[in-house]
Amino acid sequence: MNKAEILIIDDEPQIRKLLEITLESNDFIVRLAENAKQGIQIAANHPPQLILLDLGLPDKSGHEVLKELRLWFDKAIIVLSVLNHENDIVLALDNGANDYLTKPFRTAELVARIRSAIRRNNNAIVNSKAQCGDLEIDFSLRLVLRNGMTLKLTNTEFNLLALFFKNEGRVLTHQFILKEIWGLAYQKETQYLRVFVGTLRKKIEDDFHHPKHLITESGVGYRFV
Amino acid sequence: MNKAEILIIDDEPQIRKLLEITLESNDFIVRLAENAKQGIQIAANHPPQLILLDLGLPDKSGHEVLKELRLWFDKAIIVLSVLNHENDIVLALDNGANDYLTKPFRTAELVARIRSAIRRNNNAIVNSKAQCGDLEIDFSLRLVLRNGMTLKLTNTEFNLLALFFKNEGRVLTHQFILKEIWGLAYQKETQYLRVFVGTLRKKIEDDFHHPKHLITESGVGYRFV
DNA sequence: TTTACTCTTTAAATTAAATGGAAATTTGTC
DNA sequence: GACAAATTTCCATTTAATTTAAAGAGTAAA
Repeated sequence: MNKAEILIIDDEPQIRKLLEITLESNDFIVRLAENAKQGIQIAANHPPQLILLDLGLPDKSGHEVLKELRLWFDKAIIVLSVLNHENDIVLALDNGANDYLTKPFRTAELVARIRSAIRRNNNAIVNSKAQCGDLEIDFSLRLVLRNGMTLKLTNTEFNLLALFFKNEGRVLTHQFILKEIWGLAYQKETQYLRVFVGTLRKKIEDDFHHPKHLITESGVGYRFV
Repeated sequence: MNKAEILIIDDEPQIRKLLEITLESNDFIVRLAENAKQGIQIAANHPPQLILLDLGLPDKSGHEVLKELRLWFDKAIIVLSVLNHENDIVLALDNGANDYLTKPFRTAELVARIRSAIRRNNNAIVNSKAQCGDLEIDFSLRLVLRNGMTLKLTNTEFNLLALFFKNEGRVLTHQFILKEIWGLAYQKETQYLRVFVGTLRKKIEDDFHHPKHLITESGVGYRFV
């Protein structure tokens, strides 16, 4: 099982430190941002599995940040706040927050809520396998088999193939794939995608000039079948 | 939008009444159970969109009920409890609860959390399909079948056919179609449309000299039937 | 019925865009 | 520094969109 990445957006150094230590000791990889701008930037460049968002940021209202993130970020967002006003809670939840915790929070509860949110996001995928013709994938072991033989895939190649497996039969647009794998900031870099589709085909196709799995949908994107 | 159904499992009559009134006034359909046995039975017979589960039930521990439900029930479950012990919260969340609220709770917050949980559950990919004679279209897979066989359509061809499907039986003017597919600036380029209607007919009609699906409405536009 | 006219269909040629493949360069890690 | 991976550049090829041209079908007036 590879570790889930969590982005913490909070301006208080002590809280950041506390969260960092707590989460790392619970087997998460942590990224830190101390204001809205930095947070959004990191989220866009390295999409995490979950975002912990403080409502009281120095440069922008947390509610604004939440709305902005929700335009494209579809993984879990948990809001942390000293504000215990019902209005704030309702607003945050209606703006797409998965959960809302008031500070001070109990760390074990926070970790449980994080685990719960991440589990739900990866629902049906974690610990499960999928098959498609001569290809078999094990998401949790990060393993791909072809005719029973293990394939050696790089990190990005695996992420890309996993995304295709999760969306078997569906046409995925270039933009969508780039957003999911590389982050929002990379939506224009279609060439990255072409290169990786190329290397993937060499590994998973019988005849990579005439792919059976990774089909090009010219002008739109790719389809995995 | 049809109303979501919520099952309340709680042994206190006052709480049941309060929740019933609150939720019904927020446009939910409410079912009530006063113990574990009844709750599980109702959940099995009329699977609701969401379950509100009290931990302190007379006939069985709420944690047990939660585990039992989670064996097969994959919609949202929100736990309500007077217990504010971290252990209970962590246990419930790890057993698959989507959320945990301690009594007394604030009703607006509860409703917001319910909305949030239901919204997230319904996010599952919607497969919108349509059929018309020997033609079948799957908008989300971006797939067109003719007599069960996949058709190979270019991007513009697919967009055009999708537009016709969405307006089955209606006459679409040249201007309207051009505006939808190519954009406002192309309203005069009737010839583009004629060419693409031509290529589409070759792919979807039995006899493209005598089209059954894509009918010309001379001087006006086309109609899809 | 013929003729002129408009609208439509079809094929083919041209232009434009997307894609794939090779390889060089940069980055990150040990 | 050595290696693997990721990024970037370049160019040939493929595919799709647009444009042009010509033929066909229907309609109304002479």
